[in-house]
Amino acid sequence: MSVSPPPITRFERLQRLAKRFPQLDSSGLETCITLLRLSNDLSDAYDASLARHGLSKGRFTVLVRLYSTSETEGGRGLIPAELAESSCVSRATMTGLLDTLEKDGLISREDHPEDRRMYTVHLTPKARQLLEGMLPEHYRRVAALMAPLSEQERDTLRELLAKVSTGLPAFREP
Amino acid sequence: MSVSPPPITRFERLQRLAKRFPQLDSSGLETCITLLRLSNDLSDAYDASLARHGLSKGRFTVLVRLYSTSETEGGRGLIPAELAESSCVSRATMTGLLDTLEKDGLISREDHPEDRRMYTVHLTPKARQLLEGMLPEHYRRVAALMAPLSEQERDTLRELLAKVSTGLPAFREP
DNA sequence: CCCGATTAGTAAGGCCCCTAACTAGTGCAC
DNA sequence: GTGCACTAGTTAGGGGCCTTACTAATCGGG
Repeated sequence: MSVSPPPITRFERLQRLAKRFPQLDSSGLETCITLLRLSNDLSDAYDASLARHGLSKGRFTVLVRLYSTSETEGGRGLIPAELAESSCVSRATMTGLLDTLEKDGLISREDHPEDRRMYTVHLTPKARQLLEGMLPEHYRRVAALMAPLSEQERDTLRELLAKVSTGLPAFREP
Repeated sequence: MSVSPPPITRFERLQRLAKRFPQLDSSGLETCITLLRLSNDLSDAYDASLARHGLSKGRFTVLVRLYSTSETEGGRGLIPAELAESSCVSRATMTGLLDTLEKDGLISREDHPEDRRMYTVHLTPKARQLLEGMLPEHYRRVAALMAPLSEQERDTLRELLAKVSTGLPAFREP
């Protein structure tokens, strides 16, 4: 068995690729990869945390949206299209989310008074209880996640993320 | 039909929720949501871009890893476990990725000379051609995505993302 | 030696979300 | 008023990745 050569890091492989592909912007790619990896890790951690309460990101987002709306606008009830938009999922996906939330007794669908194509979605007391039980812990987790950043750093981070967002259309181009 | 009340923004709902849940750190949550949303958008855009070449993030990551390794370390071939780790997917998922990549003629599996439990994975000429055809455009896209950020801002962004990463263990805690 | 612990890869089944195609209700132009 | 474009929601089917439970090969201590 021969002695192993020194391990080659991801960064070194990237540098060598950059020699072959002049279009490669190494600091940009490095930043992009960092962002995608953290996204993935954070997303997984988020899912795992919600899964303890039988929720997914989509299900949770819907419930919190309904909860915060009912708190601030007196249970006016939302329609699936509004929920889909504010949860960033397709309307078809929202149908599925609402189906399972209803089956689990967390939401109810009620006829829309004015337009028979739609209905309004409402939290059940069971859902309210679930949220009030879990949100304190959830918010504590998020606070712990962000604890390493000062207020100023958070502002900067949001700013920089917003700048990356402005690059998205160019990324998507033809 | 009554006049609609002024629309309530996500930020306002957040503020009111914060009154009810003292654990809620609004700048932290706001930052976290911003991050999760951008993650989602970027991830979708990335997937859409790769899909034009018949690839997913996982498939692409595997191919690029193999490509850059063969460039720098003379086609030594990688084992599935290494690929799973460097692609951040489970070994089971890697089996699936390799199955379809092999079916599409992009990789080959070859017996491992020393350990019959494993095999080594190699790019086919077809895969090499695919990558060399698509990478220039791909790298151009990534460069365009990151163009709005100066070198210094990229450094700062990576730093701040790294800080968020350090908060992940605390997020996951019991 | 050889038998248990470990490690590699795989199979089965599930969840989440997607797109595309469909159904039903609305409302406006004529 | 009727027809047609539009809108809301649903259905069907698919892709990606996961976890859990498995099989096969290797290694190492008695």
